[in-house]
Order: sequence, then C-alpha cells, then structure tokens
Amino acid sequence: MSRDVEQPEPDAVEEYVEAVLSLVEQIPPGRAMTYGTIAEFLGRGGPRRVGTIMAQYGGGVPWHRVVNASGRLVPGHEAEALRRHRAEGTPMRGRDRDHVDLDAALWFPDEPPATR
DNA sequence: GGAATGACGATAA
DNA sequence: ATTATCGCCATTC
Repeated sequence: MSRDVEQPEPDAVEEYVEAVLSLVEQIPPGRAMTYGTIAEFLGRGGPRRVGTIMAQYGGGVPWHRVVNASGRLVPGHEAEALRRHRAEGTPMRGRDRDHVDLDAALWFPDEPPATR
C-alpha cells in the first residue's frame, strides 16, 4: 500500500504528558522518583523526554519529588524544592542535606501503568 | 535531513 | 565530589 502511516498525532504527545503528570501526582510525600525511573515505568520515551515535559507542564504536580539519578534537586528551583523536602521529612544526604537519599526515598508505584 | 537543544544517565578521569 | 564525553529520545531550527 502507499500512504505512509507516520503522522505524529498531537494526541499521542498529550497522552504521554498526562501519563507522566498523573504518575508524579501519585508520589507520596517524603518519597521521590527519578526521571529515568518514570520513563522506565511508562515503558516509552526516555529520561530526557520526561525532563523536558516536567519543565513545561510540571507546574501543577509535586515536581520537587522528581529528582535526577543522583538525587540532585531540580535545577533553578533547588531552594524551593529543598524547603519542601525538609517540610516533608524526605531522607536527605550530603553535607548540607541537599540531595535526596534515593536508597531510602525512591518510590515505585504499587500497580502497573494504566494500560493505554 | 542535519545540527542544536534539553528539569537525563552512565562512565571515565 | 566535579568535570567531560557520549548515548538516548524528541522537538525545533
């Protein structure tokens, strides 16, 4: 057949954004997830994709509970994120307790992803 | 289609 | 612990 079938529909993007946001919303206080873990759990896209999305649409969810693989806080909002983590009692590490202790705080969803 | 760009990740020095 | 490099995924120019 002719006719190519590859037209990146805006819906697919929106759906992915929703998937990321709804997952981040589920992260309990005092816990955290990494960009890579989120991407892995969703089974599509990559850490980079997740980061880009959080940067644009993460304003309505607990964005501070998303950290990079090193436990580093969100660039540009470190002070705010740090303040919130201290308020939530998130396990921190480092001399200044400015990194999330992923060994203790990494959270993983109990149920499988919403099979779309 | 190639190059540049990111709230990333793993690894090497 | 910090910096540099490369790989990855998708978007934008």
